[in-house]
Formats: sequence, structure tokens, C-alpha cells
Amino acid sequence: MPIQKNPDRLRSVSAPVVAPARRRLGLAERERQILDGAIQFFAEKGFDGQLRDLARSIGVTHALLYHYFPTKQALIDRVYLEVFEGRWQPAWETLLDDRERSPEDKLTAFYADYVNSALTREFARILVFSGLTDHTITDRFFSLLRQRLFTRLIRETRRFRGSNSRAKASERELELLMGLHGGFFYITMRRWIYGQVVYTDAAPERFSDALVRDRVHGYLLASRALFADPSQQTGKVTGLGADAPAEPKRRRA
Amino acid sequence: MPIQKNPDRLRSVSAPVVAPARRRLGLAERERQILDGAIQFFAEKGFDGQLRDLARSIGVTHALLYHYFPTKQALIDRVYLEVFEGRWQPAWETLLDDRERSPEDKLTAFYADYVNSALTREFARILVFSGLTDHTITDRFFSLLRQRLFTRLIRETRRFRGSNSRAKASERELELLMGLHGGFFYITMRRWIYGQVVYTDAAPERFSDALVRDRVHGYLLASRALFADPSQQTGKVTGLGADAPAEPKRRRA
DNA sequence: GTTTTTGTTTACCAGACGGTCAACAATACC
DNA sequence: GGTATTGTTGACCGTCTGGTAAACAAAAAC
Repeated sequence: MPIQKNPDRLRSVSAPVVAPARRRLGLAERERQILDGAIQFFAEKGFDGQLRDLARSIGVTHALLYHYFPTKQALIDRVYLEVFEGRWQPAWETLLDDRERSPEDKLTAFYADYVNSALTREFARILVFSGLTDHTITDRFFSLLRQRLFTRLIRETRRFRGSNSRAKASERELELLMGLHGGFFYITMRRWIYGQVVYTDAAPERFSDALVRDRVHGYLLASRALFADPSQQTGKVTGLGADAPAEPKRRRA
Repeated sequence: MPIQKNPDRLRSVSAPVVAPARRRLGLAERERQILDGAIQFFAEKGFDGQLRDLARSIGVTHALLYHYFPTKQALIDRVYLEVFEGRWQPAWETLLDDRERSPEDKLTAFYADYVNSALTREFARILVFSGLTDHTITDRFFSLLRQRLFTRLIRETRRFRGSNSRAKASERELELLMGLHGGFFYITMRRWIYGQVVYTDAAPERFSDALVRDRVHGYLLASRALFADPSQQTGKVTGLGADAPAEPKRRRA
């Protein structure tokens, strides 16, 4: 009996009766298909994954990949672009800049969306793969966070505790915020790197807004308690915060 | 004059005058050397790293590795063992069980040590490498955290807010704690995966106790505010909390 | 000093992998 | 239907990589 492994690639065993049934796609369509497959594939196996496996998962030969991308690295570069370009939502900035809503509401709304929509499986895994090897992607991403996000979150935190200061964030303020932010990224780690099901009382696979609000509320309370009266601040605050380099040092050039 | 590239592997060019000066080590010593090298090497390059490169970094031939470990996988398994076995400090449990110290002090002391001593570069990177591919290590590690750590932290959190409940932690309590814990793990991510310099006002490479205390303090305040009066709880609380399974569901068996 | 032991290397193999190219076949055009 | 176009494949190349085994050499044993 002829064994038919892949329904997409029928191949008669006895005689060349059944046509290969291979579909010809337009350049744009096929490239799109390869890119989508590559994103999935590399997010799963890492960039050491073999092009023959990727090609098989798409249903083509690995030679075809070289018809669309000159080298493996070129394909990887495109995957980087696809996953990280245009992933930033300007709506987040608009949201956080809204003068009508309270800081607590805005932070809650932002992080609920960020954790559940922006930090997808492919995004998270490729980001971590990148971090473990070549820091170029993570550096760019962090630079974006610092410029577009953290400044706004610090500003809203200060507003919550009644301050309108526009001064550069101190190390202490920033690190408290990093505690909140990192706590949310940890959800992504648990979900997409450790493979856990982050349970929630809302829809599955979605981290509930109520739990987001708990954390945001706690963070804002802490900020108010710690920075309410400057004379009460525990721990010395050095000048490091304001003078910190804009970008962290890179291990590799 | 003979050109000597590697001082460890002298090789005369004109005539076999200078001895190769290769050192013979005892079985135990060489195995120790290989293991230490492998831990460093795999933490850096991941487990796809090539044995020839590892051997070169140690200063031996890759064939010698097969004299000490039958296969590459066997070596990797030993690396796993070395990095994760005995890494847990029973002293942490003793510390957290101390009835004399306040919860805030204990949590601060624990996390300061945890972030700066336990989460080393090799540990963190190998943990993440493992998470991205084979979940066996991360599963075991998380199981350990749940059993030995999180239960104690929840208990201390309750003590802080004046509760002596021994009931199983609700989803809401746990997730608030995961916010704190994840915030600290994020420091490790920034340091050892993203390659950033996590600045601190204490010694370099050490996250200051003061910043740890800030976060712990904020967490405890939040817990007190959220759970002080059950009728004031924000966000809906479904029955899931109290009835939540002891362990979150896993994606893979 | 000779032999034995054993830590280490050189040389090699089979399969895998990135990359190339001529041939093939599905579609479009006439 | 015939022909030109072009998306797609099979076969191939050189190198790399995990793994093997015989030869070699530094100690140890006699």
C-alpha cells in the first residue's frame, strides 16, 4: 500500500498517475508564506534550525527558499524585521498621554494590552533567542522602551503621587518601575519560554485585567509611600540614575 | 625561530626539538576541567555549540571529550546536573522560617541573596536555553520554587498583613507574588540574557539591598491594601482563586 | 632500563547542512 | 495548440560535525 505522508505532496508510488498537485504561487504570495513559516519555525527551533526542515514544514524544497532569499542570514534578517518592525503601537503613547484618565487606569489598560497582545509567542521567543546570542535586537527594543514607554510611565507614576516633575528619573524610581514591568514580562516568560499555562479567571491565555490592576495598584501605592516625603527616602540615591548611559553596553560589537 | 602560537601547545617548526609540553592530568582533574569548561561554553553558545570549539577552549582535542563522556548528550546531561543540583540553599528556608525576624526583613534578605548569588550567569542562561527547547529543567526548577519557596513567601506575606491562614494560596495572592518574583527575575534577564549593566548604588554587579527593599515594601503594602478587607477587593474575584489547582497546568507532559 | 599502563592525539567516517544550477512544469500569452 | 515565461524541483558540491579507533607518549610499575 502506498504510504501518503503529507496530504499536500501526494506522490503515487506505483506509477506516475497522480499529478504532484503542486501549487504555483505568485512571487508575493510565496514569499509571504515562506516568511510566515520562517517566523513560526525560527521562534520554535531557534536560528540554528535547518532550512530543510523549515522548507518541509512549508511544503516546498529548501532550494526554493534560496530563490526568494539569497542566504539563510538574509531570511533571518527579514524575520527580525517582520517580527519587530511595526510591532510598536503608537496608540499606547496616545493612551498614556491622555490627560482625562487617571494614571492607574492608564497603566492598567496599557499593561493588560501589552501582556496579552504585544508579547506574542513568536515575539517573545525570538526576542529571547536574540538576547542569548546577538544583542542587536534586544538593544534596539530596550532603547525603544526607554524612550517611548518608561518616560511616560514614570511621568504617570509621579502624577499619581501628585508630582509634576519633569526631571530625569532617578535610579530608584526606575528600578521600582522595572519591578512592575519585569513582573509583567515574567508572565511572558512563563507562558512562552517555560511553557506554563498562566491561569486566569478571564478567558484562557489572557491575563485578566483584575490581576493587572492588582499589581499596578501595588506599584503606585509603593511609589507614593517611598517618594511621598523626600526626607524619608531609605537607601541613598546616587547620581547614577541621571547619568546612566542611554544604551547599555553591548557584549559584542 | 619557531613560531609559538599557543603557549599550551608548543610545537617546533624546524625540528622536533621542543617537546609538545602537553600536560597529562588525572581522570578526575581532567573531567572536572572539561565539565567546568562545558558549563561556561554551553551557557555562552547554547547546546548547539560544537564540541570541537569547546575542546579548543579547554585546550584539548575534541576526541578526548569522548574519552570522558560517551556522547554529547551525556555531557550536556552532566552539565545540567552540575548547574542545577545542589544549587538550592536550605539556608533560605531556615531564613524564611525564622520567627524572630519580620516578614519584610526576611523577604528583603532572601531576594537580595537570591538575585545576587543564586542567579548566576551560567545558571540563568542555561535555564533559559532549557526553557526554549526542553522543558524538563525548567519544570523541575519551578516545581522546587512552588514547593519550597512560594508557600513560605505567601505565608510571610499573610503574616505581614496580620493573617495566620494556612489555606492554599488563591490565584490572586499567587499572582501578586509572581509580580514581585518576576520583577527580580527580570534583573537576571537584563543582566545575563540582554547583556545590560544593571546599575546599582552598591558594588557593581550587585543589586543593592535598598532597591530590593523598595520592591518588597511595595509588594507588602499592596498585599495589605488588597486583602485587608475582603469587601473592598477591586476587580472581580471568581471562585477560581481558592479552588485553584496547586500547580498550574503544563503545556507538555 | 624495560615494560605496562593510560591519558591524549591524529586520521578517518557517515551523515547533515548551507548553497548552487540545470532541468522541469504550471501558467500566461498569442 | 504552440510558445514564452517563470515558479519549482532533483541532484549535486564542499564543508562541517558527532562519533570512532588506532597510534602515540607520559607516567607508573617492575
